[in-house]
Amino acid sequence: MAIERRPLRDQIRDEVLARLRRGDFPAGQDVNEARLAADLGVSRTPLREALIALEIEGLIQSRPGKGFRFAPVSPKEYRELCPVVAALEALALESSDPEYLARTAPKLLTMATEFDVSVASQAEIEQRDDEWHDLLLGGCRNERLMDLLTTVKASLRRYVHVVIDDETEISRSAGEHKLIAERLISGDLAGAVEALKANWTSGTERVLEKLTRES
Amino acid sequence: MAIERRPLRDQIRDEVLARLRRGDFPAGQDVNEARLAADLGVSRTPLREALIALEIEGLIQSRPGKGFRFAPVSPKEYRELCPVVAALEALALESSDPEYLARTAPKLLTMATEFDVSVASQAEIEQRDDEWHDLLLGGCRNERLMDLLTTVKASLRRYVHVVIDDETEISRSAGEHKLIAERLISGDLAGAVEALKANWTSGTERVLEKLTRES
DNA sequence: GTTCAATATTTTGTATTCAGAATCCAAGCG
DNA sequence: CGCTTGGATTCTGAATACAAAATATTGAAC
Repeated sequence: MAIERRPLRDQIRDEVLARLRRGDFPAGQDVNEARLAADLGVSRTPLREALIALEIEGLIQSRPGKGFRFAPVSPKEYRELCPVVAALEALALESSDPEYLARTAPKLLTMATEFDVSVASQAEIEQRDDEWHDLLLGGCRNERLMDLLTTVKASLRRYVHVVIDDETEISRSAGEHKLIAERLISGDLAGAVEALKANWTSGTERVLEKLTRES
Repeated sequence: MAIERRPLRDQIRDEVLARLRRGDFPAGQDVNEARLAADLGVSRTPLREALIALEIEGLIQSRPGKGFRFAPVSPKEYRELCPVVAALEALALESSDPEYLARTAPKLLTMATEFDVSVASQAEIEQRDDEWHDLLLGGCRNERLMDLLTTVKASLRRYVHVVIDDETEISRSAGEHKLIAERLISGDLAGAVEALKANWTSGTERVLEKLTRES
């Protein structure tokens, strides 16, 4: 058995990320270090280390003297993040192993089609979409790029609840996924990259509209 | 007088970054927390916080039980970082305020020309190149994107000493800068973006050759 | 002189402590 | 009734303490 030893700060970071994804921490809420540390069963030291890591990744903010808080969401941030993710995913797709893409494209098409018909819970939809993109970019060997993508997408994820449960958005997204897969199957990498960019761009404005309407 | 209060961890981070840029810490070297903390006149706690921030940014690594070390350089990392910076700078340029670009392009051209003729020290060349790119992208209002660029470029900076003091590399770079500026002056944004990407791509392989030859 | 084991020293990872800043609360005053 | 002010309380930011792991050192056996 391979015994793994991970620093507490890393485990705490993962746990906070998981809770964040579950929506346990409302955006903008203050972090009470003592309480959260007690809740996690650790001392404040490794918790603060984890929070600092998350701050660099953009999920948490800190103001001098006032401690940490979960980063508030804003239309501005959403508008900034989308093109970044689009550019990074486009680059990842461009630099993917062609052989991997050829092998994987049919699967991607199948998933996109299934995605279209299945009506699922919010969490499930979110997970499906993530899986699809992960599979799409699984052939990219640029580790730094993939790490960057992971962290930037973590920031974006806080906005997806707005998109989801909108019937038309979902089927639009599924259609775009199909288009990407089809172009990959036909060997049109440049076209697939364009479609992927469009996938990230197309929803942006409509989501932004919703975001501002809600607040 | 506006009194500013910054957490120690931020000040420490800046200081370590500055020393890193000065080449005080050889790549791959272990960090002795106690010694460095004493050297900086702080305790280990905020130093570790700064190191963790730098770890997330990719400049420092940590292995469980063995502490931190300054990230080693590798051809692999360089090959990974270049296209990322290229894509991000391209996006930043694309999404810049057009009016800013029109206003700034002549200055960019002047700087590129001066850059060509002036023979300067390594530090000076490095600074000039940074200033040029900063000015080029000064019209981008996407804060998240610019922050990302700053951190990714910090990782890349550890490789520039390889490029520099090569006469032909410098004049090639200056020529590319001129091309970008000229296209901006003529209003050809798409062309400028292409040239900017090329600027990041063109040197990559030659630098990599040097990198591997050196080691 | 090498190799190995036993022990001493250093260093890390985490917990605890502490000073000072921020927040809260209630009494006093307009 | 609202506004201010003084003090109690909570919380953050940083220093210190401590246990366990890693590393260095010694010394004995071959």
